[in-house]
Amino acid sequence: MKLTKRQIEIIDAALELIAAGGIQNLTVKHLAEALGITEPAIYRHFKSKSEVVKTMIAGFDEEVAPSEPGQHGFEAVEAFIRNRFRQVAARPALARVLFAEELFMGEEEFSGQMLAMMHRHKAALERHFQEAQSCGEIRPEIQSDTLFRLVFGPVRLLIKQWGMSGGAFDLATKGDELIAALKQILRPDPQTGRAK
Amino acid sequence: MKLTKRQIEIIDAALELIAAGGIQNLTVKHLAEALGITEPAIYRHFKSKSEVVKTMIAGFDEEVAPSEPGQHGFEAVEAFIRNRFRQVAARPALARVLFAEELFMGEEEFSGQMLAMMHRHKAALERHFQEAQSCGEIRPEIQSDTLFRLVFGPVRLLIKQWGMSGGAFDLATKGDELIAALKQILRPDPQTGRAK
Amino acid sequence: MKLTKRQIEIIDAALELIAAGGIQNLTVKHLAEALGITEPAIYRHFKSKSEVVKTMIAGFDEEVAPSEPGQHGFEAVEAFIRNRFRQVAARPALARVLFAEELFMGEEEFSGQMLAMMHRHKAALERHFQEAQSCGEIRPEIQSDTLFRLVFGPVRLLIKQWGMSGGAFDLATKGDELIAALKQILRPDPQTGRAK
Amino acid sequence: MKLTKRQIEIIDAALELIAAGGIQNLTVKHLAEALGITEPAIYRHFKSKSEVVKTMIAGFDEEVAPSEPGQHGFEAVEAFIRNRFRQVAARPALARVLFAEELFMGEEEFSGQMLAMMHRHKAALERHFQEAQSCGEIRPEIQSDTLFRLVFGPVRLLIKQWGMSGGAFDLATKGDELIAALKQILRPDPQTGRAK
DNA sequence: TATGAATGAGGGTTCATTCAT
DNA sequence: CATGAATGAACCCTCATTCAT
Repeated sequence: MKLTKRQIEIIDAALELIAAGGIQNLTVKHLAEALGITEPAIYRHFKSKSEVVKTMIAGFDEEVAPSEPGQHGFEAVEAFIRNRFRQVAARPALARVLFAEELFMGEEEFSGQMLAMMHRHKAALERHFQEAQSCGEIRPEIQSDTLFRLVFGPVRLLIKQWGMSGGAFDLATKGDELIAALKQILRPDPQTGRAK
Repeated sequence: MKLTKRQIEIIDAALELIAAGGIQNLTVKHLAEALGITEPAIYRHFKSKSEVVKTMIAGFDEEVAPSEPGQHGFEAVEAFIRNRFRQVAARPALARVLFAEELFMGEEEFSGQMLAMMHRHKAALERHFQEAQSCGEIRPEIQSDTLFRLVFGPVRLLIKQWGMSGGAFDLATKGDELIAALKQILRPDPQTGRAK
Repeated sequence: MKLTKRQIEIIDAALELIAAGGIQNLTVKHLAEALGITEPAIYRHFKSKSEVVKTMIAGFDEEVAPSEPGQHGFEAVEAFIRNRFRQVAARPALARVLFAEELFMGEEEFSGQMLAMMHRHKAALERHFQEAQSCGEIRPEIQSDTLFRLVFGPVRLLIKQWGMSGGAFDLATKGDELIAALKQILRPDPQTGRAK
Repeated sequence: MKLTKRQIEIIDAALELIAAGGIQNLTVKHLAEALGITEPAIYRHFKSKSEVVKTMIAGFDEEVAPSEPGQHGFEAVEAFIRNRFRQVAARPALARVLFAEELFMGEEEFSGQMLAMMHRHKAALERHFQEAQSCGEIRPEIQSDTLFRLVFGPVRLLIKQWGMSGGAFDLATKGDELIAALKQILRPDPQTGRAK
């Protein structure tokens, strides 16, 4: 989906508006004001406000390939997580929207899109979790879905906290800390992993 | 804060409406329709729509004492988590609202209330985490805030998934599973692990 | 028209409310609040809000006999004016309502009542003006209606200014001053009055 | 303050509505109906209903320069008064609103604006009164504020009566009569009057 | 004599969207 | 590609009033 310059400006402004005041704050009027144009002008670039939101949500994915070729196991998971950190660090407003599925509960279409995104990532990553469990990087006794929650629950929460605090702490540092902790606690117990 | 029967009915309906369609869906009209009364009637019971939301948010706390007396360490944390599971299981709509701070971003007052709640719990629980670390229940090398994320990130995500899936799986089962996993992975490495 | 104690309280409160914020401010709710009772309670004492206003307007007259027996000419006019000064000084809120026919423009009934009051006074007083002109107290060449305006225009304006200023000056003093000035300027010119 | 054609239409309609039924009658709905458009359309031209009223009040001043250059003493006062007569004769609705400060008592902002207007005129005119007193046109013994009331009390009352009567008499004629009477009664007593 | 709960009508205002220019 | 003017629907809220208690 190729977007015009103006379209990109619009969805950028839309993200910023939502980040600042929730979807309630995303109105065509605010959008137009943010861009310094009039409201009808928006409709030159998007058929409707819904289209703006849908395009915006679709863009959330674009920069994070859920699995880059050549990476496997926890390394691939870690790459994905770091990608997310980089993505939101580069665009702080994202931190307040990216994992806020609730924001889009109003319209079936949006929430479906968000859910689909989450499921897609989950599926892609669970493959890597299995690899990691097979090759002894991660404790094998943890169930797939629980494992996903154990890893991405904290990642989501960290990003959310960073967003809500207005970037009050250094995301990279705390992100490294989190990844290190995850790596450590998920590693199989030494003796049980071998002696057994 | 003592609430009348009608007031309780109203905030119950409000929660249900938000759970069903986001705050966009919480309108005085819908509220009135849900109760089978007219819009102005709402104002006999709450000064404004804002007051309804604020009262509702305040109620999120009421049923979960963040630290029951006599409990310490991980036991206390576990109790709190199980309380949350019970709370949302008893009122599924809560699962879609309880951790959705973004829903209330629109109004400073609400988001402040939500944030304050989160901070209050965090503070109360970090004490128990420290106890747990001191007495060898939890690996001592993990930093306080990271530890909080490692535990409550997954809890939040589980509840959110349960809510968004419309209760498609058994929360109690998956909750037990999660708590067991947490307990295990956070436990310090046995001595032999260190001796290598 | 005999009024109960409660009824008097109500029309007193009504006057005060109008004086404070115009008729827009006279609502059944405010009325009830001012009296420390609930809204429906008002309806025990008056059939409707209109009835309250009508009764209030009717009361404007009560204390000022437009012509006391035994008084004639300018003396009678002066007595009437002084009565008005006394009346509003005793009840400052009156000053902001008494001559504000416009306040009641909304309902034919009210404005009619106000107009009737004004006409009644005008008729009664014009008799005294004629007496005063006949007996040489007032220049005879001024037309009846103009004379009325020359005298009561300033009186109204003084009372209005006093009311709007929140009683910032002494009404009695300025009232005396005005009456003295009126008496003087309306007196026939000495030489023309005699020499001719 | 430059107004668009539509804005002028709106404040014209607003004046007419108030004149017909008090501020109670000035609703956005009535305004829209008067212009044959829908309510939201009003908001393209004024930010709020308040803005309409404020603009309208501001316009009361525009056509009456409280002191035209080159005029002095009573001549200047007379010019101002005749200007007022002309103004309301050209726009009868004005007669019911112009001096009805009470109409706007509801909102501090409006009543402040009206009061400021009155004070401005008063200040400008008192200078001319002093000139008139200095050069022997007006009795010098009358105090400044009383003099203002003696002149503008009748002027206001005349205009109000004309407005309330629906233009039942000829304002110009009665206005001339009033001005003539004022000129005469305010003229100092001839010398012979003092020699007595 | 008063209240608590409710109502129909209407208040001002904002929404996404359209259309002629 | 953009605007000015407008609209129908919906927003939150207040009004005077009623009625069962």
